[in-house]
Amino acid sequence: MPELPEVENVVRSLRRSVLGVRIESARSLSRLVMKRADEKRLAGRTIRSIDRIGKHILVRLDDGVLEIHLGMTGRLLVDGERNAYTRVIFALQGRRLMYEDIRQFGRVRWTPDLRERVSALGPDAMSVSADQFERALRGRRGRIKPLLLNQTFIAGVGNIYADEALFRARLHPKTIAERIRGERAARLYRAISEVLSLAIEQGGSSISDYVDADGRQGSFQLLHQVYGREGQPCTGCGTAIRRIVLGQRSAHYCPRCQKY
DNA sequence: ACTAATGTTGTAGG
DNA sequence: GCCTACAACATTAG
Repeated sequence: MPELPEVENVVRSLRRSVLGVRIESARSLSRLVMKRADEKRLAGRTIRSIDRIGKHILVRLDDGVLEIHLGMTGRLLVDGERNAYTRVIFALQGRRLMYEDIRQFGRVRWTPDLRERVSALGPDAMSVSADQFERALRGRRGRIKPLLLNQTFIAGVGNIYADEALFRARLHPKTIAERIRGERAARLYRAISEVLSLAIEQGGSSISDYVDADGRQGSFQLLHQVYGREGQPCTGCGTAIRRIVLGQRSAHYCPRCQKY
């Protein structure tokens, strides 16, 4: 569920209610999701700020950082109810924060600082400059779609927004990355920025699991032009949207508007 | 029974 | 180093 726009909405909704609040205790119900040893590191810490890099949520504490990645089905819920999928429970002053995750691909951990895996990420997709983006495409001989999913290339774009951005830029997902230069690169850059901004404004895409920390769904799924629309008419030309597999992920595109 | 799902990582081979 | 394919992680839904 969680790509950059969804994670951004979780961060914004979290900020409204837990900034400056102390974590009285943290309890892991799944050692897959959070090591039991981190319970002790988190207890008694105060939440100083909440940020996002790519799809990672960074909760800065008075000692260290609480890093959360939602994986495929992770949710952070302020005052949520405990259920079969609750994996971590944070007792806060006067409220609680629940991390739930059906598939348990998400991770919750304490780190002493922001290095580690966050430093291995490429520039955040909402902060990268047009120049930086164009330069990053140079020398990349692979196809653009899998490259957009590579978090060391740019951080935050996932399967939905990669497909939606390529449609807006009128680029076929198999286009060789280094051949995207000049006007086409500028178009792709703008398409990524615009689709992410719009999706953030719409509260993200709620397809099966996603809700923000207040339990609210997004509405950007109603504006998807290709993702999940195989066989349905292209909003631009009416041609049936096609779905292919690229880099072991599905890719949706309009065969008429996005020429190879 | 089989397949696909908003993600990431490790391994192997070219 | 870059690129691709495949498997794995765990669970649900169609």
